[in-house]
Amino acid sequence: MNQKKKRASYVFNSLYDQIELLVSGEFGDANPEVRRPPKESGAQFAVPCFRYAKVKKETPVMLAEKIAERWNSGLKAGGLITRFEPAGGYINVFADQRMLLEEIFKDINALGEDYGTYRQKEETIVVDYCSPNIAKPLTVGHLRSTIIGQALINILKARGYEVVGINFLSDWGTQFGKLLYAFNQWGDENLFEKDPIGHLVDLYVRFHAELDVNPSLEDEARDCFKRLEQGGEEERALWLRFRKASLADFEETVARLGVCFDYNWYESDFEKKAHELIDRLLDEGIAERSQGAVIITTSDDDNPPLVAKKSDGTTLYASRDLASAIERIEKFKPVTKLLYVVATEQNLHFVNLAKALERLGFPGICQHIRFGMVSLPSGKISTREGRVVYLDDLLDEAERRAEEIVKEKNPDMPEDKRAQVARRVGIGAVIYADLSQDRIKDITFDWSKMLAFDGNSAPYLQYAAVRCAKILEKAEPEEQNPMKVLKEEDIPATVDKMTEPETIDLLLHLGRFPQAVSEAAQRYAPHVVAGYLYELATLLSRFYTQVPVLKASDENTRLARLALVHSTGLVLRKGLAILGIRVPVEM
RNA sequence: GCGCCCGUAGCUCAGACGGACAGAGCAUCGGAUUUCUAAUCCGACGGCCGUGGGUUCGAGUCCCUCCGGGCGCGCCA
Repeated sequence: MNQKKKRASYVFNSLYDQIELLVSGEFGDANPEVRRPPKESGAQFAVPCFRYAKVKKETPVMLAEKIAERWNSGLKAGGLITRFEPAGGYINVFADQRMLLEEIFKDINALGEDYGTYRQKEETIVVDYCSPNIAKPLTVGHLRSTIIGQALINILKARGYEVVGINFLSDWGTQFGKLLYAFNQWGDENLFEKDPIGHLVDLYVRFHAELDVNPSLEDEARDCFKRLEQGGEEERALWLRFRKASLADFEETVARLGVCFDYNWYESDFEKKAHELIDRLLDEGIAERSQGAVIITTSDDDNPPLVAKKSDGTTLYASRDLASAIERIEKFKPVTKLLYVVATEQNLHFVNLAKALERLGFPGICQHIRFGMVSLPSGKISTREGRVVYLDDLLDEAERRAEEIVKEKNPDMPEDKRAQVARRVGIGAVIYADLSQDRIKDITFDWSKMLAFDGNSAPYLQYAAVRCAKILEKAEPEEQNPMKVLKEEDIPATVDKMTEPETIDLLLHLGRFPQAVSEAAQRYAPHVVAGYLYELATLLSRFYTQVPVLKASDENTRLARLALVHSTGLVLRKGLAILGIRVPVEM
């Protein structure tokens, strides 16, 4: 039933472990360096000897030669490792290619759709992502948190963690007083009914415009929020309507990205808990009074502390976030990490949050997964100043441009099918444009960059996957799932038929998928998966142009290649799914 | 002023934990289609890795200086 149990470890992982064990045994190095050698070497892994040479007072070249010779003499016949070869201070490790290829095939064959995933760990990671303010639509600014967060969730799940995704909505604070005031002044029920969020944005913009000529509106807004805080029924009813409409709007938009939150949590629900927490921390001496406010010191030097309570006695975002962190730890235990996928501009907040949690007895649990800012060519995004690109508009444009291209490339495709293809290609392009680069980089929003359809882009990967599917579709019915036809004992004969370099390179790369997943999880870096998939698609394209599948010279070769194509399609689809990108049936 | 981040080819980016000649895409130029979808493939062009020092057998990668850009800096979220 659970096929994962059948195999202990992926072949590249066990090869790596074998080498690591050998090196640590030889040099007593607890964390030995095992790396990927240059392609031309033909080796699978390499061990640099330089640092050991220094300790042993030998030249690296001599040491590598000596160790390689010793290791070679200790090799048993029939093992995965066939020889060690000294090369300028490195020891290159060669594996039995046949055996390696067979093992990769066996791994894929045994796990199918689960290939690349790992067994369940007893650890939970909580991921905070998207987390917008209510009463404003999602902009391209929220795009990054949402898709990076979702990709990380998928990656960590694949790596075996229990993962909980939380959308933490900001629905509390003085800004909502502004909105309450504005709605009472200028609100229009009909307009709100028709387009709730659009109307709220208009009111928000109008409030700030009026504020310029009438500064006393600030006080009006504060009063409105005070009444909300004190449980004023009218205010509360209106605020709940804003919130409900906002959530509906958000969920509709993120659904287009294939995102669905495990939980929607509201900041306002932590107002009371924050008060209780602060009282406790005051008792314990972790929090202290300062200039009328309550603070938690988070640094030895003069970095600002975490302000937990204002001098008027009310809580702030920081303390509500802290209370929510405690709640996450208790509700989902055993929690090993709280990840916050939030832009780098909030760095200070998370430094403080992490330090506060450390003082509360949770060192290292809070990790800010920060990413660079998105700005527009005209400057920083600002809803108030109308300098904004809404996420829905971006996705609409993505689909529109994709549809144009489908029409051009594939004019005979019926319209309903074309729309589906355009959706997947357009949205995929947007997601991939972001996830294919390191999160930390700032992005200046650019339509043509976001919506690249060739080169290193989602459509390139999708196209590769579609080609795989199409070949299989044209095969005989009994060949369509070659892995089903293929018994474990047939695998050696199948691998026998894989002789071209394009074929071997492709299969070898398939074997590295589990490592890509693992590295991406360890580094919280979706772009590692993206980079892996791009290379895979490149290898597939090369194979595709060089090696005929359906017209292979003999039946066994044909079946072997079909199995390879099937496996490649599987991994492409799986990897893209991890990034949150779907593959269309045709393109 | 203090703190955090970024700076690699004309443009957009990979090169995590120091290691074998710095790799892609786009753009430009040239080639490939009687063959499973050319949204493809092959080739060419293109780099004092911002600057100057330091550590090291070895630095795009680590430390310091400076330059350029972004962000933040007690009672906003």
